[in-house]
Amino acid sequence: MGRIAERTYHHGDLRRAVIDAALEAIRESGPTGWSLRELARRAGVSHAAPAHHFGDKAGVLTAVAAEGFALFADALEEAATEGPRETGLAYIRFALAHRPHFEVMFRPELYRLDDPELSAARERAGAVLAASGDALATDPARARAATIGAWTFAHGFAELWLSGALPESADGDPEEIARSVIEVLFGRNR
Amino acid sequence: MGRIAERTYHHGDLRRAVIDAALEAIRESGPTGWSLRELARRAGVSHAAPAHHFGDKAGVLTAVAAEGFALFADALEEAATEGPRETGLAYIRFALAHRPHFEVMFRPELYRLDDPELSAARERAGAVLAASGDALATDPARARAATIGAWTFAHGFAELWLSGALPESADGDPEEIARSVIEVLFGRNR
DNA sequence: TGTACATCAGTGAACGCGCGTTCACTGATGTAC
DNA sequence: TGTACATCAGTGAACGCGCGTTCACTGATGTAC
Repeated sequence: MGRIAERTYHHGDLRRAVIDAALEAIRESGPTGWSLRELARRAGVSHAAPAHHFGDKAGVLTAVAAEGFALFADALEEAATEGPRETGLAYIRFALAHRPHFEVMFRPELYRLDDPELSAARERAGAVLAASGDALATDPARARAATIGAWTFAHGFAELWLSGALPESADGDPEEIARSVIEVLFGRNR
Repeated sequence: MGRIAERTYHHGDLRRAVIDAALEAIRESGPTGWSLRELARRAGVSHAAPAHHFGDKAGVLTAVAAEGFALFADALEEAATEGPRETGLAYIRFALAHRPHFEVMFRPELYRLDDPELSAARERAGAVLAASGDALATDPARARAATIGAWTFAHGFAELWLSGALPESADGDPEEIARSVIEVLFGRNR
């Protein structure tokens, strides 16, 4: 803790170092395109250290997803004070700014869903999204549909942008384009 | 060709057998969670056969993506005759009915984008989506935003449904729920 | 403040395994005559 | 219709490699006295 640039037998923060190595590896090769030995190499620790700490790949990915959902919930909660549209934009902004986290978070088969820290953060994020949707309609059935609509739009926009499928992702500004789509989908004065 | 249930030295349709094995493996373990040797085992051929025919995993995944985009374009083209809403529903229906294809198609880093058959089918699908969007608005800028909105909604709905993130995916009917969302997003009488 | 000791995070050598790749081969198919 | 031959899809043994896992170990840290 607070130990910087000193090499000791005990790493000090192996957990952090392995997660950071995983984020790097995910960015380069996707959420499963690496080995525990590769993370050890990147983190500069012995090849058995990541397994010692996390057990297996699912253990590492659980930590990545938990951290991702916590950051995500923070971002959504902050944006929610400015209204549902800003919440949707924050969703997209998060995905683009934290691609490796995002790529793991919505692939639950890669990690352990029963992790308590993870599911707490996940529920926190879900609650913000549900509340944002409620603000879009008065009738509860329509509100639920609006929630799903807003969530799936933001999610699909992020996924397609990240995959490069949208022609605009070559040179456009994602936030500006997302705003114009929100305008069309959710109306100017609703 | 037309040869059924006969074992000969030459397989007859190794290509088909390997692709089918890949679809099975993708369904069970995701788009990258298998080896060429595993496909050979599933297809009942020698371990070197898949590499002989496809080169490497990217070769197999290119074939899967190409087939996926062709089926996808067919489905969209057919639905497009019934209007933009049906096109959106067909998008979602395709993703749920052809999960292994869908999971590969929008991860272009897994396959070779320059495959001519693949990009032809991909462009055919893209053209249907663009035309559907044009039907949603008269002003070109709004039409483009509507196209992106419809596409990203359908895509996000499919992705979130498949990942189990939507609470409704436990017991709801995806098509019915998608219809109610389309109603809210795209209006009753537009 | 100083010494002894238990803890346990992290090490590194060794293992067996499945992988992709190579390569000499086999034998079914299609074509020439 | 029958024979000879070239082609090439698919085989299977062998290879070297990186992997996860095991396990006896090392040494930094925290606690007891």
